[in-house]
Amino acid sequence: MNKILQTKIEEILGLENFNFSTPPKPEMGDLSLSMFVIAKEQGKNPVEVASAFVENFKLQTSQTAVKNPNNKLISDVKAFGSYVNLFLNTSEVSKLILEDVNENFGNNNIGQGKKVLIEYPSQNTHKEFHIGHFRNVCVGNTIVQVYRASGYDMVPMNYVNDFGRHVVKCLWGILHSSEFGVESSEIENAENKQKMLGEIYVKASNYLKEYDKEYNEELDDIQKRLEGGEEEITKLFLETRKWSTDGFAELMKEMKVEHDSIIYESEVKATGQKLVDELLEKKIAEVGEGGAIIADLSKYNLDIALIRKSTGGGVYMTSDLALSSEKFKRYDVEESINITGSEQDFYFKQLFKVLELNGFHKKMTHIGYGLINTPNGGKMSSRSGGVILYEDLRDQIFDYLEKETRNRHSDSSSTADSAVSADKWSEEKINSTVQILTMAVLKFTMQKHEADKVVKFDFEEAVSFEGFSAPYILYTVARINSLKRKFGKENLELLEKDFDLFTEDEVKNLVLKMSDFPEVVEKALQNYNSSVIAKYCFDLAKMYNDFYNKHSVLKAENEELIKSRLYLSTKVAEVLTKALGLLTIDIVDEM
RNA sequence: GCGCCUGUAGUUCAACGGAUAGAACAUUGGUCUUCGGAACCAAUGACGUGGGUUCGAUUCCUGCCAGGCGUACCA
Repeated sequence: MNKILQTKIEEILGLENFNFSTPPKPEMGDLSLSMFVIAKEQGKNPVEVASAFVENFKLQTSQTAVKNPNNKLISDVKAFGSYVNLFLNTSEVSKLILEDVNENFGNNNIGQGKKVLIEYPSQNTHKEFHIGHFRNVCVGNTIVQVYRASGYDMVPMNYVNDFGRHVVKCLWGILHSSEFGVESSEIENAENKQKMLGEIYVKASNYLKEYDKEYNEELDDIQKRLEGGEEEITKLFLETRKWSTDGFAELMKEMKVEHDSIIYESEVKATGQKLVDELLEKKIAEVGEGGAIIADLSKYNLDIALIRKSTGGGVYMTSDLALSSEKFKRYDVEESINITGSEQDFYFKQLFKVLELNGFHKKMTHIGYGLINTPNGGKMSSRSGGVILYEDLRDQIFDYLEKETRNRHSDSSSTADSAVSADKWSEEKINSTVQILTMAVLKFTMQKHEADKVVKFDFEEAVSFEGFSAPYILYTVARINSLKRKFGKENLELLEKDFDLFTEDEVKNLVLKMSDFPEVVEKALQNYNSSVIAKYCFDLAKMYNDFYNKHSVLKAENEELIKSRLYLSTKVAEVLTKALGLLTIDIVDEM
């Protein structure tokens, strides 16, 4: 709930830090106070406490009504069982909330003066970018925005893994591509080389799985030559790595990820190896089965962590050990947040434990988001294929939206009865609008569920735009913009409003919903959960549509009412725009 | 086997230990001489299972059943 509203009500009721909630049905009131805690403290029956509360309030207000003009805000107080429900005056509550809606609405200063690094999506080169990675980006993007809205200084960073068996397999795949049906000319001429690499990786992995042992030596050989810096293979590595990183850079821009920096695994690998030696000396690590270096964490119930291969090669933890301290050294932050799939939860517990044993006590947070399961099979794995590529999904949604948009904004006579289709759009306008809509659909789809939940991905549902979806919300904003255009832009700044004209329940619902926004932001912040914002946008849009459907804005009875309703509408659009912005979703003026 | 997570409507998801368990999709039936129908309204329909803690449990603890992920040389 909005702090201004809460303060005001507490002032009237003579309460402090009370927890307000919303009654289950509108006819039961606008806000409710539960009496369970008070009743327990006083050792009384909560139902009796509630009715006593109401009686006492009514007695007081009748005596002080003249002196206390604030009482206009609360029009009635009723007891419902163990609850005391407040009925608010629509005009008063509208004035209170709407005048508080500005560009800073919803912001807080929880993170004032704090600098936090956030690492995401940390994808691998030489692999494809699938919708799991995209979910990672969505989670990260929103955390950055929500943290910034809360006053934090954020440093988004990307850690790109350009080293390891996946690279070796991919390079092997390029050298042997004809064996599994990819001609080298196809690779050279590929329009999207980053995507092509991903395809080769998947095909090579599958092929290698069948002939596992046959090629193991060859893979080891490639790895050795690569680590030894042999010219030919290094050239291939550098060239293909650039394909990946160039492609990723474009994707990041499109998804609105703005990394302050990128650290490559190859940069921190050597330092990581030194740290392993240090851990050995300190007896935190030891030589395990087959000569690998391990840390025995079984007394912390964390099993055994592998920190270096028996071949002397590094594993993920080898480099992560170095990366962890590197983050704090380079950016002078007080916390580091890392976003990965939740299948790595256990690994990060191990990593943090090893760091702690080594005397590293910086605050590190790992956020695991749930896997995306495809409807026909289980986990998506980049190695086994069966993944939904981000680019494929994006292109399909784009095509669908483009068709839809052309349909609405062509000059064809078949749609001439629609008021909007008379307006023929340029190719450029169609393209830019569809571009924004596509990203909106993608990002909203990824964020309508809680981040840590495993989600079943349904392609049909992702491409359907009814109900709980981005187009529904963007459409609401577009309609409000349309009202503004029709009214005439020059008048908008000086919009007069008369809060006394706000009497309808639909207005009150809207305004009270708007007042929830700051709380929603805080909730998203606390739980790293963007779905509460997505849901909030939908609820607010739905309430506006309800209002819009019942009460005409531009055809209202008189000029004052038109202006007041238009003012209300613009405020709704402002809050929606701001909330969508936290999800890094842009709005469109028309669609 | 052990660790972590998850079982809510036909489906996909919600619900600080509190009121009549909410949405969306699907299905069925309505609204409209449309301030943009990518809209609005309504009906149908659910807490995996057995205990326990509590004034009160979908929520906390626990047994069982079912699923997912992880469990030293993949990341």
